[in-house]
Amino acid sequence: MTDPKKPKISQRKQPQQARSTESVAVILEAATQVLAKEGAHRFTTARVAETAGVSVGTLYQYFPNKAAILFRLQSDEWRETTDLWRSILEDGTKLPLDCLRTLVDAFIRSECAEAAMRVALNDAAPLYRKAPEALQLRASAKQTMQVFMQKALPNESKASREVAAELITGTLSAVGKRFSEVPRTKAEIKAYAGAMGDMFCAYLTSRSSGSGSLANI
Amino acid sequence: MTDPKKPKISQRKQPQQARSTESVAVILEAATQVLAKEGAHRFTTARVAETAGVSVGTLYQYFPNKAAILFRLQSDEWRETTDLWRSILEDGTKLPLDCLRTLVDAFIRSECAEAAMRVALNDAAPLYRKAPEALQLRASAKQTMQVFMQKALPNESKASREVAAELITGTLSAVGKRFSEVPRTKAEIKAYAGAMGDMFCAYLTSRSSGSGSLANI
DNA sequence: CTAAAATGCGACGAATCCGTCGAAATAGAA
DNA sequence: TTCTATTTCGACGGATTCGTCGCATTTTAG
Repeated sequence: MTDPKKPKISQRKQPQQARSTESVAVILEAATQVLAKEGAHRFTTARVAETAGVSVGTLYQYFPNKAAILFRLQSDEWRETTDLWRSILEDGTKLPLDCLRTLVDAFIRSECAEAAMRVALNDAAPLYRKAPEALQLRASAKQTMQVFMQKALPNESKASREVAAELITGTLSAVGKRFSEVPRTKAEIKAYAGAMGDMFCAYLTSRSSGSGSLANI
Repeated sequence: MTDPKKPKISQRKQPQQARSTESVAVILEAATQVLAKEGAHRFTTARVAETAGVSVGTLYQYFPNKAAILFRLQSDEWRETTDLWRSILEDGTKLPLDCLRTLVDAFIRSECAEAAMRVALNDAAPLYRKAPEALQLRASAKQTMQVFMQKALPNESKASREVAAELITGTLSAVGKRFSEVPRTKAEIKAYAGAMGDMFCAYLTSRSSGSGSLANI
């Protein structure tokens, strides 16, 4: 699970012809399927190759090791998520706090969709957690949240905004994962996302009105 | 990682004599060490037995499989955590929200202590996640939080309190794990815990004053 | 002291899994 | 067509891990 060896995460060879490009696509598609249906525990290069209708050798032509495939999946996922966040938070027609509520709802919902795959991907996280490329992606999401904070908390110091951004970013993704670990009904999702939105809004509101952070009750 | 087989989590045999009791203790102690120093990835029955100064056979005398050891560790951990929560939240000398702040701080702090072991334990979660005994323990923590909610949100309906309890419980543990994944300084811990306390308090305050949950801004 | 019960031991079978390598097959260029 | 670069193939070596089983050793009971 935790992999102390050199994480060669980058791709090994760039496809040149059409068929090899196709192979990579097929492999990635198969990878998500295996991950969703078999779980991280049974995620095997052999199994991926097999369900992709490709030999192991071919697979290793384009990915240096198992972790690289998983990281690629996670990477794509993160990119999607970041785009989602950005598109919602940069909507100028809504009030900032409404943006945030929308974001929470959309995010929780998307985490629950494909829950199996995401949970498995998360279970496999130890395999690529220490890869330097991983940190960069996280930073991107936090960055998006920080520019949003300039709208939501215009009166606060930059440092203060950073804490708030990290708190919300971290809460969102951590809780999203945990929440989706268990099958949820539509109603549960709505209730939970609503409550979380309330919590974030209450927090930001309290900060922008009451100046100090030590106001009890 | 995800283990689809029968999870025999219960203990195999009860120690009868003193030396076997000692063996179990030694094994568990070794288990935490291996987990902390080697990570979930290298957590092996053989390694545990070796660092415990005991043979594999002896180990399997008292634990049906690897997952059982891990679950035992997690179980002990959860029990401790639940006790901590209860002791803090049931303190009648403080205002409810102060209790909550204290709890957040103490919890985050304790998650960061022994971070290596806890992160590894979490990485190994897929091995025992589906065990029925696991759910029961989570329920206990939520239960504690619910009785607290009766003090903090006396005017709300029971269902509404449940959502709040789940939100805070879930946020606390999920974020705690994520936060401790990376080494943190004392200052960072304090800032983060403080912000989280603020967030919870703002949320509960907004609920107990503004009645509806749909109040924007 | 002796027999039965409890405990400890560690080599071993069985099962996976990762990633490589040399050779075969295919596509493109000349 | 023929030659070369690209792609595919899949058996195999090397390594690791889990958990068992028969037997040795220690403790307790009578």
